[in-house]
Amino acid sequence: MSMRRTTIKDVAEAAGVGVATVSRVLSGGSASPETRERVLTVATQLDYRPSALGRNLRQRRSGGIGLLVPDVTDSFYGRLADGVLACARSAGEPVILGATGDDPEREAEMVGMLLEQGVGRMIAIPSGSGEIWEPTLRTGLTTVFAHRVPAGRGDVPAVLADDRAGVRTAVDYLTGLGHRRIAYLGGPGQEQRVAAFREALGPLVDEELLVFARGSRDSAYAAAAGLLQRRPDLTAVLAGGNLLGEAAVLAARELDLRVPRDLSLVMFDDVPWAELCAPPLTVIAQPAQDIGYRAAELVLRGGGRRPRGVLLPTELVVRGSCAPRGTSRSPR
Amino acid sequence: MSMRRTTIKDVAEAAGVGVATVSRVLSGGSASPETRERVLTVATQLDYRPSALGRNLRQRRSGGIGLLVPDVTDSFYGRLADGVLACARSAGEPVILGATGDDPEREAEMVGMLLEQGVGRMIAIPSGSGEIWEPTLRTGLTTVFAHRVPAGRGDVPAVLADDRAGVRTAVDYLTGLGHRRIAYLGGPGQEQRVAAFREALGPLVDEELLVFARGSRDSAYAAAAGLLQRRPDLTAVLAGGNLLGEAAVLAARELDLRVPRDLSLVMFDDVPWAELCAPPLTVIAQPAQDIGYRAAELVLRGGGRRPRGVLLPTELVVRGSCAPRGTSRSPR
DNA sequence: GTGAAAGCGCTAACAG
DNA sequence: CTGTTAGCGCTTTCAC
Repeated sequence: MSMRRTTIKDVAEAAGVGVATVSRVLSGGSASPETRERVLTVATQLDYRPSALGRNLRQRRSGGIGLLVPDVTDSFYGRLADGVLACARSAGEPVILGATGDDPEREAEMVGMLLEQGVGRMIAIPSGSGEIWEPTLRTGLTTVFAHRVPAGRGDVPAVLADDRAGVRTAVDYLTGLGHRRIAYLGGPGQEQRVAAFREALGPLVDEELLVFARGSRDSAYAAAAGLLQRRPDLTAVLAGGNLLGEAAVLAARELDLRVPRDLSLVMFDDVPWAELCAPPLTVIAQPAQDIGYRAAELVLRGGGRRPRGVLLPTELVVRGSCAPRGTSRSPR
Repeated sequence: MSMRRTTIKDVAEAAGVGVATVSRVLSGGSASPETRERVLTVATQLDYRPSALGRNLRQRRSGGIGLLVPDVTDSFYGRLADGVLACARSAGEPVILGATGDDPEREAEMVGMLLEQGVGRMIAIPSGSGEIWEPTLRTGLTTVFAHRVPAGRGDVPAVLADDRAGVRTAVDYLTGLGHRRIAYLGGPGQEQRVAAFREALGPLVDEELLVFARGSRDSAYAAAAGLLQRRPDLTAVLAGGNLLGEAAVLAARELDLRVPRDLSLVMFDDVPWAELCAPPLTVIAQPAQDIGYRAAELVLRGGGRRPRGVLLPTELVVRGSCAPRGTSRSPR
């Protein structure tokens, strides 16, 4: 049957050297040019592939990168993951993927799994709050947060989009269009953005117009529909993610609200379908892929100083889902 | 500093038993109720987590599941991956994700990486053809294909959507609407579907109306635009995936073709935005998530017989992107 | 510059 | 039922 895999020992014997030498040569250590040559040749001939299993055990950690995202189904996280994969690939590191569903418990479970696997580095879009992460962060699991940081932990390495600027830009755009009653339709873990929203809107904020969904599509739709029904006086919505935006469009349509005539809509995250939508959606584009790539770079570089992370720019892409506030939406 | 991790030896000593006993207890082997109790208690107290590193090396394989998809950014593969993750999670197995970009070379590279990691099971959406997979399939890497099989290998374990029925249904629908010049806009590795398309269309097939893009959005758009420009006489398009569908909508719009008045469109794969599109897209829904879940089940069950795989149903979801063939589209 | 040897943490014989 | 022991494949002192 399947013949035993070629090990470092086989190579050593075939090359007439000790295993240590083979190891050294293969990991770029010192060796006489002549020996190196011979080892390399033999290794090639034998089609030797060093086993990560042995190395991992010896070094008590598996080189791989853990990646924890709320939902791989969400285009934003898909693109982010793609960025991580791209960087990991160029570093030859495997990526272990886990979906947390934005649930701190599942998140903890996945972290446990990574630890068990001996994974030494992790990129996470955190759902749990700061305290929950406290223990993990001192486990020796080098962590870089992406897209957001655990509530109440501003001092951790992270790669973020400039939400604050993004929100401000969107709000300015909307208020510039004459809107006053602007709602924020948010998802889990968007404290930062809400804060920015409050700040940008100043005295105009209406607490009742700040609504939050959990991670799912259903939840997003429910939140959107509830908001729109409850407050027929609002004229604009800022949706904090593509799922929320989708929900808003659907809910508006269901309630016979015309976008943008009756309701202006700005969505966080630019997705391909934003352009195909009727009307095309005005969005705040985020460099999802870059976020992932940069996070991977950071976590691979390891604890190399740099406690503070990276802030990536967002961009308002104006399409057709916003209009000047009109008198159109009759209060019932 | 960071204290040494708790090992099985620590537990053994603390419980006053041998390491083997601890190992047995933890993996459900035989042990006196009393001993078992004691070991479990101690293990809990010490917060012992068995290291996958040790186990993997010993068993010469890491339990994890490798998952190779063309593009994590594509909603279809995102959902498929989600299914795999769900199943893997319930089995407590880690999933190592790789993006192949539908490139046989990258695919081979990723397989190599998995092998190096000692991964014993893999789920793949293959891009390379049968011969390329030949060596891999006898490496002891238990493989289940998902969504499609390598060209020229019908005898491998796989979980597929019933493309044939899906295509037939769509074609029947379109021909029933009066369409005769129907194009197929395909992606990589869609031999099966094209065959079904030919079969369903019978004498109506026009080889010039079978066009293929590579995996990327750009490529899809180019193919779609090229097709539409080159053959203004076609009245319907079947797009073999959501990227292709998106491209078709965009290209049609660019050429001022109105869907469905000038052009009927059916897209493989139901995505949330299909409903938001103007007009809403008629699609052939595929159970992406299920495909992933079932594939994971299969690969976890291992070589447990069942060389042939699973065929999952598709469903035609009629929305608004198809109309009876009219006289509308003037031949320029 | 190179080899011998000692494990990393775990499981699977093999004895008791 | 349970303890002892021998490695899994690799890296890393430590002598030579």
